[in-house]
Amino acid sequence: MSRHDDVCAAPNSNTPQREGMVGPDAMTERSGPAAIEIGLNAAIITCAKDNPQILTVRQPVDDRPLEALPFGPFTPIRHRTLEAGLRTWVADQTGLHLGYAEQLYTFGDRGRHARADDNEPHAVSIGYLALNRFDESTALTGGHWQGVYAFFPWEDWRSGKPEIIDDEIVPRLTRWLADQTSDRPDVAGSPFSRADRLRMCFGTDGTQWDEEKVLERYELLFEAGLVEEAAREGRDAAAQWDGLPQFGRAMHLDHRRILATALGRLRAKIKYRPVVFELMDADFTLFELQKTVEAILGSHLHKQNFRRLVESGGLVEATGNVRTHTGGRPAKLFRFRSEVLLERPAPGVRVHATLN
Amino acid sequence: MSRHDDVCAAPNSNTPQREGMVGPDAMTERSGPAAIEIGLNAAIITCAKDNPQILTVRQPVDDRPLEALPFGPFTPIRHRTLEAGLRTWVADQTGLHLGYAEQLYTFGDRGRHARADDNEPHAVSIGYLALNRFDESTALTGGHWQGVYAFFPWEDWRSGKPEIIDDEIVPRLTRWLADQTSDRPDVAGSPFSRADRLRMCFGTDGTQWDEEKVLERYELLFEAGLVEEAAREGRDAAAQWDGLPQFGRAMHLDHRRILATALGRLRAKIKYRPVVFELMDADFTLFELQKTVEAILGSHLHKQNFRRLVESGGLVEATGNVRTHTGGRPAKLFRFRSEVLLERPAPGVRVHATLN
DNA sequence: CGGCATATACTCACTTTGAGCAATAACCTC
DNA sequence: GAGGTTATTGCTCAAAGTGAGTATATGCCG
Repeated sequence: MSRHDDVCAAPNSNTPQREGMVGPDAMTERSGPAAIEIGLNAAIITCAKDNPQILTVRQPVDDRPLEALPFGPFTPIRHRTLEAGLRTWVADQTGLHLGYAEQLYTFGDRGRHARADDNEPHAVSIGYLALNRFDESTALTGGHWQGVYAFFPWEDWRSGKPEIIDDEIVPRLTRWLADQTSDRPDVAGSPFSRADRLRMCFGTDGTQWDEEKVLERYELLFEAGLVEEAAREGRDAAAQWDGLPQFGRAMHLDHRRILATALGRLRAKIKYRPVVFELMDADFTLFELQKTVEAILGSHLHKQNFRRLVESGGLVEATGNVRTHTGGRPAKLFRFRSEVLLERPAPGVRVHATLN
Repeated sequence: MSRHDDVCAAPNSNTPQREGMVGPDAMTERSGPAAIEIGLNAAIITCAKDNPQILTVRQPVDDRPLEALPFGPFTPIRHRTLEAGLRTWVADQTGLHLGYAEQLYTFGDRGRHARADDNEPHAVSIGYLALNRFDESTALTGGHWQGVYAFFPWEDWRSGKPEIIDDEIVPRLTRWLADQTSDRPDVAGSPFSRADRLRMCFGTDGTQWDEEKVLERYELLFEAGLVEEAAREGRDAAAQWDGLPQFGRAMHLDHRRILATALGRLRAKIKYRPVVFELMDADFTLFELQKTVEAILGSHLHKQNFRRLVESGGLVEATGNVRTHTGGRPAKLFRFRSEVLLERPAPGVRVHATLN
């Protein structure tokens, strides 16, 4: 837990409502007619060479298939814990057995803008981030690996700044913020105006790009009606872009938001916890490790410094073997030194992006 | 999420259970006889001079009052969002209007060790961290401010290493880990043995103290049966300490665990996000700011370097006024520069503890 | 007015970063 | 099989950041 944690707060809610019942005794009261259902959602990320991938299942919605994260309801009778329930659903739907998994966030405001159909149970969804090493030999019984950046084309800077940002996103967001009638923030409690958020999210106006703000960027696009999910939920802002293309591939329900949370968290955590190694084989070269980190961060790193950081930080140890056919001089193979976890408080790949 | 975010993962669950129903279609099935209830819990932290405090309500349990966090069930009909529900409950129970609030974690395994009373709804609790400036003029209509370190006496190192660690905690944990029959970790999926966890948590064996591992320490004590809550849940390990005192004041249900999560997250976040200012008045001296940070971190900081960090980091700006009667030379008053949020990706009080 | 206590300014050695240069060693191609 | 390609590996260097100490300023109190 050293630096960065939550890192990914959801937008604040607005004014509290009037509340009839008072005191903790209400805790024992059964919930009303609209029952609560807890959905467990897994953003399972892997990395094949330098392609970060997300495991999706196809979900038919109005006769049109839509990508979804593996998910299912939490059933206390069957699932001993939340995470056990998640693992069960993932195994059933995809045949994959999860390794590392961590809880991300509990989203309760899904359907905030949907029609108030009180017959359906109110859904609260808990998002998880899971990491799996890419293994072509393990056959999936369901689901497909999809490139993460197909859902967030503006997040991959490895071939330079994505053109979509300056060509499409910034112009449309600029138009959107000009439409704002007042200077006040959209969300009560948030100290930021639309203009400030544009600067922070997309690094306009000299502000630098922060690769960890994946969720903030997605939510900004959502509020501006620039992603398909916003139109689906009937956001007003979506109407003005009628006919123009939306940004990135859409997903079922709020799953793309969960994926954004997952990517943001992973990008943050990779710098202070040795989580990359969950994506690597037991033995790897330093270049393979670097390529994986770069794939997650979406930017390039300075090779020699990366090497120094990882080696002097005690994160890896040489196995004694080498890998040939790398295209050049053979590379020493390394393995993760799990002892670092005991030695240092925040052992991660503390890296800073460069622009080459 | 720059550094540290989740920071506070709950222990992994064990083996998944067999699952009858397959596929996301089950999502539409209503949950079974034991309904799910979502509890919203607020760890509201403030800081009075150099005393970090937590707002508690008294909860009668078996004719004995027990400290509890303000809490209540999430009722979708009444509460538009999870956070709105939380704010309503807190206002109703204590009269306090929350400022900053962020979600911490969703705990689903409460009652894992309790008797399997399937008539009660299964409770899932969502913990929140809230920060409020200390204001003696605002009267509470319920609840009391309690010193945070009464619940975690081992976490306050400002007067040196707490004696309870070497005198009580480490000896008993050492005895507990000797009782372990195998070398394997207690929890499947966790790579740490009991001995490793003792080292990591309490800095024995030359490992250094990590002030952010508040939750990990509490959970270790819980598993070893050294906190009252463990005995209450009927943990086996608790039996062996019969008659010996338990560590720290107990709380209702899993509320102390939520408080541990809150303190750990706050300690992490204070270093990379300007959250301290949520605890300060509009104007403050740098020494007051330092005292507050120290109170949260539970350790002392180097005064001159703290000053340099905070000023050169652009976190504050002088108001032009001074505060006299500080006991010495008058101190310049400062205010928070909220513009930093736009300028730098991770503006926090990046501090390192010293030992003076 | 002198001593005290705190605030504030400045110095300095040491470590950590960001970035580049150079040499090495296999493989590939002609 | 010689030379080019590509990636690994070792090294240097300046700039910035960090930990810790010293000196001066300024109000309060007796």
